[in-house]
Amino acid sequence: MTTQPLTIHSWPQAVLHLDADAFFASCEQAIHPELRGRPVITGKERGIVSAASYEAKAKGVSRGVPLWEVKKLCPDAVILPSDYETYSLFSVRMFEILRRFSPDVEEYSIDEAFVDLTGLRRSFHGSYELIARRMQETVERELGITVSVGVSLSKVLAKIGSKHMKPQGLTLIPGRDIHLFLGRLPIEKVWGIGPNTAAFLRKFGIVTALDFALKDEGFALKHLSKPYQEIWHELNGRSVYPVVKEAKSAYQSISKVRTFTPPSSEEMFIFAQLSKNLENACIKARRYDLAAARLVIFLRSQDFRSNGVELRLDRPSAYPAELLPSLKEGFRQIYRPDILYRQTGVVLAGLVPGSKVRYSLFDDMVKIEKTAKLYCTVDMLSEKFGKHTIYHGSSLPTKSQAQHEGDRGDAAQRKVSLVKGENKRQRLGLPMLHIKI
DNA sequence: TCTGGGGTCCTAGGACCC
DNA sequence: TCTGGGGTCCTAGGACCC
Repeated sequence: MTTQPLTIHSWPQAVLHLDADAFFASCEQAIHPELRGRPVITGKERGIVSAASYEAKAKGVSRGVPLWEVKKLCPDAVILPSDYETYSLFSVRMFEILRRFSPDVEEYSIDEAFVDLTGLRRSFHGSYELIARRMQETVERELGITVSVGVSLSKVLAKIGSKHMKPQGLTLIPGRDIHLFLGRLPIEKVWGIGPNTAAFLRKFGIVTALDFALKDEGFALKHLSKPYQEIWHELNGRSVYPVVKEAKSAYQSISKVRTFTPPSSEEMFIFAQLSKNLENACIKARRYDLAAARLVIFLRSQDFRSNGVELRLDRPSAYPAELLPSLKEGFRQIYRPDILYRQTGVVLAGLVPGSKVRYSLFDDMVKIEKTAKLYCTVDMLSEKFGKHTIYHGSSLPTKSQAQHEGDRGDAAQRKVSLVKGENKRQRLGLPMLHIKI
């Protein structure tokens, strides 16, 4: 395999990775002191564990475990819905604290950051360890959550450091000690190495991260593609991933998927799921003022084989009314009545700023403006009354025939109201609406 | 064990052009 | 029409991450 030569940056020489401990659960415990010391779990809205506090982890609860199993493992667990708004506020404040120490902070995810510490020892009159410890303590003191930190020569090594001891760990991996950490680390635990690559590397006798790091460059060039060559350099303490402090720019794509049980092959039901996916994706696109030039549709069958199509749109759009014909066309191409499906998905790709959409002479501007106004109203109503207040008629049959059995009479509206997010409206006694376009 | 949703980047191969 | 070389762009699919 041949690829272009890699650019080796001479720095950062000291990069820190910070990872909040059980972030969502910790935020809940920070806000609700009565939950401290108790097993706390978030993810109620999804039916699986999003985050588990260390008290819950001690009982064997981990990410992704279904909630019914949690009740068995840990009957006294406090199970909460995830409150992303609140966690985002904690996140913002955490990054703000880190930036007091260095301007070079990369917001890697809601609960992780990389910080370039190179050259800071002088201004802090101390070692990198001291700087890291002060960061850690400041976050804990001001936010009431604990974090684990790793410091080393590259991002990949810093990540290994922060994972080494959790919670509240602080691990330095200086160049002379790299082999000590890598020798005990299975190759698949390295950031960027998944099960597939691990299996491939094992064929060459590579079992630990150290086995991999010790391979010569010829091996890396001959057998590996760019991402894995980069990891190989990083493991050897040669930094190739810069700390990127710029805030992440706009989305490249927006996707919505939905998994359902039992699997179904009902045409109406499947299409309604897709229609709902499309509406949800469009809502998000409009919120960021983005329009899609390409639409990807896929259906996943029981054996998790998925087949999909990508359609190029005449003009970028984030309005379901304009995209629905394409959705139908794509659906027709991939739907097979003899297959049981368990998941539908829609991806809006080729995103461009909504303000930059060009219209051609042949576009019906009156209609376009009407559509824009309509969705403006839809978005306003959603803002006011909650998501899914208004939706397309095509999204209506989001319940399978099997589930319909036993229902009767005027149940159509109520059935739809059971779809996630709408039961709240029902409890509050708000009317259910839908519009057909 | 395959839990559920939302992302990114890379590569190979085909289409098309000179 | 074939021969041959070379470049770019696009797309499908793979792999991985949180």
